Amino acid sequence: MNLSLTQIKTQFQELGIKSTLPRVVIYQSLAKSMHHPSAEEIHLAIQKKYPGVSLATVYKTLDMLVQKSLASKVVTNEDKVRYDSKMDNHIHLYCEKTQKIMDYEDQELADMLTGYFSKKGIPNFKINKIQVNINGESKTTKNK
Amino acid sequence: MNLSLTQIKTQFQELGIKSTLPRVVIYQSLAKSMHHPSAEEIHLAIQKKYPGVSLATVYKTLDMLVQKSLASKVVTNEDKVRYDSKMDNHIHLYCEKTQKIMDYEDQELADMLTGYFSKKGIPNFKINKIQVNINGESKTTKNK
DNA sequence: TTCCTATTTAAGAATTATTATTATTTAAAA
DNA sequence: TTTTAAATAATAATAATTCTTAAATAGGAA
Repeated sequence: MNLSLTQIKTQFQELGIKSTLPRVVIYQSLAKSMHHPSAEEIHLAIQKKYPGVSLATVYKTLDMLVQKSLASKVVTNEDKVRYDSKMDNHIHLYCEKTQKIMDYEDQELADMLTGYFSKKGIPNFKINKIQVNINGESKTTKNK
Repeated sequence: MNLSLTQIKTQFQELGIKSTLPRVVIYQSLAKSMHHPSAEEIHLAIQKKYPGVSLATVYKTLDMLVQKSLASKVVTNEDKVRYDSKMDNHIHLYCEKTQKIMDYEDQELADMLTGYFSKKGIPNFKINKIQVNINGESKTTKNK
């Protein structure tokens, strides 16, 4: 999603987040990215336009965004953490060949799972979030 | 699952895995553990009875077990990888309070998901494994 | 606007998880 | 047993992330 710096500043103010340039730029970069970037990748991406933003700041800002529910961590088999600014419920498809993570919207599945667990529940467990991850292989001939 | 050293040796032989004491002990420890240990935790657990097994060997052995489909990686929000020797299809419950990971068997759900995707599929994607992770809170009064 | 103060940042050191290197040891086949 | 390829211990190296600290800055108060 493409967000303007002004849009982000407003959003931060509403949530009581102090609005600094590094933060705004980091969030903008994450929101624009479609491929669930790591801290390192975001750091690289913003270098061009905003050099001098340190990697440590990227990490701290991403943590802050997760705290404020503006982003979430995406865990993978790799040894680094990736981030997602899409906060609605969606599936992650992990391509075992390219290591790419794709989002997959499926409202029917989401409803099915919610319905299933609201009816049945899990003994002694309060469900907060159901995350479905599918491992497999992307069959697209062209990898955009 | 409690496995004797002899049982494991036999299992290794059937799979063409060279049977060394470090390997057997590491796999035994993983199989016995109910809480999806990290490499570090396994290393610690076997120290008592088998000191001198190096951490690097634990890592290499766990990798090997994953290759041979005797174990799988469990990814979490933490910054380290954890392992699971339970290879049937099951759900992971992540307790946000205790950080514990619990297994949850639900054949009905597994069948439902398999049925759903075999009927509908995902465009341009070959499904290998469906993993459901549920975040929430364990409500057990006593944490065994 | 200007000043104040708590928060944020940059820089780089430190820590932690994991992998690589290499000399030595060992399982198991001959 | 002897042989040999594979596995191990020890430790150095690397990669991701966090910590430390002094300097910079946002946003409220005057």
